[in-house]
Amino acid sequence: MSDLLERLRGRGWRMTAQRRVVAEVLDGEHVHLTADEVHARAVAKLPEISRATVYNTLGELVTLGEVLEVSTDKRAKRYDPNAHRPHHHLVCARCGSIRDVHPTGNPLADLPDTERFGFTVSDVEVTYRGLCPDCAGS
Amino acid sequence: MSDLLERLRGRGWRMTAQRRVVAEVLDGEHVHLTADEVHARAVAKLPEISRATVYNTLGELVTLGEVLEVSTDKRAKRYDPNAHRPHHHLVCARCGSIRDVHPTGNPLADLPDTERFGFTVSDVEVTYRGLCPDCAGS
DNA sequence: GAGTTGACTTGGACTTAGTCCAATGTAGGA
DNA sequence: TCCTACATTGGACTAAGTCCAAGTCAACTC
Repeated sequence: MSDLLERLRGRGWRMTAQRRVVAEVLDGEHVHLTADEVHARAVAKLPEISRATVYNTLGELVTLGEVLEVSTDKRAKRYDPNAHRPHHHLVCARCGSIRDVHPTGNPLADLPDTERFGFTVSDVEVTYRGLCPDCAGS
Repeated sequence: MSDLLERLRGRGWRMTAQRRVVAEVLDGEHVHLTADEVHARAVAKLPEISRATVYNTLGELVTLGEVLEVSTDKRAKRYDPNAHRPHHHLVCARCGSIRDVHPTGNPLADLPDTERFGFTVSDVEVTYRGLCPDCAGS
């Protein structure tokens, strides 16, 4: 965690209590939280923190490349603190829970030039969908 | 187009002017419209159609598997009438435009059992991102 | 063709997720 | 310690979508 804070300080971030709290929340258990969940956990540590600040801070972290935005469905965006290891996502279609996964293969190489339509393709995102053990069981 | 209408009638759909218009809009040029764009085009053909009906109808078409929902970003969902040929998407990071693409390879096979965490994986969605020729040029 | 009825449509209120902004506060350099 | 540019606040606002009670009408029956 202090890694993250150090990197941020190094990038000229002014270190406020609010930003520290948001960084701590993300750096805790590695789950994929929505902005509102981040806010809820931040409030537990710093009751007066506002929603706007959480949104601002998350946006900045995304811009800095420290956190990834994941929008696997129409519901709220989720934030993935695991920005430094490339990975993809496995999403439960029922409950929306997310796991990071590391498939073999390179989907970027699987897109022939004829299928690129003049686009400059820079990134690929693979989302596997299915049912998590809990939802499949019930 | 009458294909689509036929299929829907065969499934017990009551055929109303509104549903016909929505089906026609989707079946026209093959682009990926947002619900509001569908509504706008539907209004051009049938001025009194309501937003709620467009949403209802789109939802039903998705449930029936006639249309795919694509949510490539946090913005509005888009609807893809090309539900009968499996394909993936290439999205412009700047303007949000979408192309259907057909990569080689099978990403489902690329997810080893050890990376499935007990999930029943049924589907995979690949989204390529980049800049379209228009946005890259400017 | 008329009657019936349950499925469909309507529009407006509501919700959820997120953005914006003017006023206020404060981290960190001088 | 002071200063100020950067950060935070909260409340209003927006966009996308859902919900619902009341009204309408497609299609079946006769």
